[in-house]
Parts: sequence; C-alpha cells; structure tokens
Amino acid sequence: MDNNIESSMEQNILEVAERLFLEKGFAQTSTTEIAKTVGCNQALIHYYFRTKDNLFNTIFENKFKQFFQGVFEMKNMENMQFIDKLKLIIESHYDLLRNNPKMPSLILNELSRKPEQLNLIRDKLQSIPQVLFTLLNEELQHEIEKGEIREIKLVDLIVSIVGMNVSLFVMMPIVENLFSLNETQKENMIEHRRAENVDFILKSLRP
Amino acid sequence: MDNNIESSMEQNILEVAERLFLEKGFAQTSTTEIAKTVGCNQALIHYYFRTKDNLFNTIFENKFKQFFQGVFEMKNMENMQFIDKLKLIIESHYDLLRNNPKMPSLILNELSRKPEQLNLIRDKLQSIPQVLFTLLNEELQHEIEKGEIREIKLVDLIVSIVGMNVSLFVMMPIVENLFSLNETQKENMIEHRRAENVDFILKSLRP
DNA sequence: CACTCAATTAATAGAGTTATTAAATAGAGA
DNA sequence: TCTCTATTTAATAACTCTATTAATTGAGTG
Repeated sequence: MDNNIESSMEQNILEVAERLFLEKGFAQTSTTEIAKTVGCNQALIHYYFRTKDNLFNTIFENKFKQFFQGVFEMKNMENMQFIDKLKLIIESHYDLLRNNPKMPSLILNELSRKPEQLNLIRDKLQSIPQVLFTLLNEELQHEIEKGEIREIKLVDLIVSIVGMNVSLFVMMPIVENLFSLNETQKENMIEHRRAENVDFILKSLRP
Repeated sequence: MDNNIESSMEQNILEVAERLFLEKGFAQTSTTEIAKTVGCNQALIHYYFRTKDNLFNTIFENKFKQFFQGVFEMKNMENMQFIDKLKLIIESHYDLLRNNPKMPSLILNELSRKPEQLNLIRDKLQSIPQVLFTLLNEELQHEIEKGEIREIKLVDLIVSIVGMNVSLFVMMPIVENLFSLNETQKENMIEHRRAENVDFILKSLRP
C-alpha cells in the first residue's frame, strides 16, 4: 500500500517537469536537467513518458484545459447586477492568472509555435462559452439600452479585460527586474493592479 | 565601389538572423539554420560575430534601445489639449508595436532570462523619460484639478496603456490561430483595436 | 608576378540533446 | 527459494549545436 505516494518517481517527474517547463519553457528544459532535479536517471523519464513531447503534453493538455475552463467558470451570479457580475468576472480571471502567473507566458510561447495543441482549446472555446457568450451579450445589450453602460461590443470588452489582466503577468518579470522590486513590492503591485484593472474597465463602461 | 551592397554577407547574416530571432526566439534559432538561410557556411557567422550571443546582442542592443526610445519620442505637442496628447501617445505607441509586432514577445522572452541586457534599458528609462514623466504628471494633475479627468495615478495610466497595446500583439499569434483569421481579418482586427484601445482608455478617464 | 590580407569554406572537436537497449535490483506471490 | 514483474540504472547510439582551426579563394598592391 505505497499508493498514497502514488508511484513517487513518476509523480516527482511530473511535478518537477511542470515547474521547470513553466520557469524556463519547453526548449530550454532538457530531460537531463529534469532527471537531475528529480534525482533519478535520465532514462527513467523516457521509460515513463517515452518522449519529451509526450511528457509536456501529459502535463499541460489537462492544465491548459483547466486553465481556459477556469476563465469561463462562473459562480452563482443569477441575481446580481450586471456591473457586479462583470467585476466578479474580471477579478476571477485576474485571480486565476495570479495563481498561475507563469501560464500566460508559457501558453504564448509554446502554443504560438504548436498549432496542433490549440485544437483542444478551440473545442473548449466553442462548446461551453458559446452559451455564456450569447447570455452575456444579451445582458450587455440590455444594459446599454437601459443606458447603464455605454455602447460597446462584447468581443471588444473581452479583449480589453483579458488584455489588461494578461499583460500584467507577462510583463511582470521585466518590470520586476527593471525596477528591482522585492517580493513585497511585487506582491503589492499585483494586489493594487487587481483593483485598478477592475476600476479602469468599469470606469470606461460608464455611459 | 561595391560598398552600396555594404559587405553583403555580413549584412545578410544580420538581416536573416534578426528575422529568425524574431520569428522563433534565440534558443530555437541555430547558427546552422541562419547560415543555411543566408546561403553561407556556418563558420562565417562565427568569423564575423565570434559567438551567437554576440550576434544577438549586435542586432538587438540598438534595436531594443530604439524601440524603447520610440515609446517616449514625442512629436511637437506643445499647444495641444491634454486629451489629444494622450490620444497621440497611445496611437504612437500602438503604431510602434504594429511596425514591430514580434518585438514584445522577443523582449518578454529573452529579456526575462537575461537581466544583464536590461541595464541598457534601465538607463534609457532613467534619463530621457524622467523629465517627460514629471511633465506629464503635472499636466495630468492639472487636468484632474480642473475636473477634466478623473482621479488616477500616472503610473497606473501608463501600465494600462502599455498593457492594452502590448497584450494585443503578444496574444495575436494565438488569436490568429484559434479563430483561423486570414491576413485581411487580422489586419482589420489590428486596425480596429487601435481605435478601440484609444477609445477604451479615454472613456475610462472621464471624470 | 609575387604577396598580402580579408572573406569563405571544410573539417572537426567537444559538449549537450533525445531516445533506446540491455542489464541490475527489488518486492510480491507461488 | 524461485520466478515474475515493475522500476531503475549504465551505457551508448545518433544527432545537433557552438566554436575553433587550418586550408582555399580571390581581389587588390607594390
């Protein structure tokens, strides 16, 4: 009954590989380095996963799916004001990124060059959120007609939200370096920008 | 007088290398591939530039400097309304990115891992724009006092502008793939988001 | 014409990479 | 104890990459 550690080596490899891939990207991480970090022989990685690509996919296919699913995961927002819903969506998206701060860069780097993996995500984007999209769109149009929100296309709003949120985390490593932020300052900035992004976006939507 | 072609091989190497580095990143581009694309022997690259790092730096030290300088390059905006100035700044920044759409990704990828190169940029950021920053800040505060613009910190405004503009170009390769945009659709989207970003930001600044 | 020197190439060293294979090890069950 | 199986390792094949070196070419100069 050693299964509580669940094949510790395989699990270790998965965890270490995920960390290294996120930190340094796919090409910059060798199976040799993964093995050294795990503390096992390099061949063991190929025993469990056969190829490096396979290892990467095993780790990230699910992760990407989860990640993109997270974007569209809505809490119970039935009887909320549209503006409050929007605020919650922006904050949820931001928190998702904050909990996975290296994901955007990895996605941007690896998925730009590997269109095949994008198919998974394309599917996700067509099933679940299509409903949500039309639903949100209706509400948005309604708010616009009521004069609560200025004229804007939902697609443009989404691009702006995602853009504002994502950009912070992809730029963070540079900003951190450029202004020699320590951990606290960085944390403060991330906390501050969470409110700032919400504020900036909602302010823009006033009629 | 063959100098109009200006040492064609060296020049070719620089041009091809720049293109490939921008397309695929530093690690993913080998000197072998550069040589093959140029149509010369791989050793020639090392003859001219000794190391791959050297080649990269030769190309991009200036380019990065230019790029960041471009961000702060102001036209004659003496007797303009603040809002119009801001609009011009956003548009100039956007156009700079549009003319160098691959630069943000390259900077984000390469400079995150090579802090030494950031020193160049740190200098640039401390000399020229410090003046500009205080100048802009005064104007912004003045506008806020006049009630023309809502309360906001200049730093937050800048982060929002840069973020909105940069994010479009770093996300573009994914968006393009995900929604199978053809060249025209892509061009349309880029053109449309230029106006949209300006609009979105200026709308947010209303008191 | 012989010389020089920059440009260019062929060859290769040396390090690092992924992936495979065969052997060693260890734990479970007969 | 013996055997079977899953795990792990050592060794190494087969590449690819950067960088160096020695040899070759070719254009100009005295």
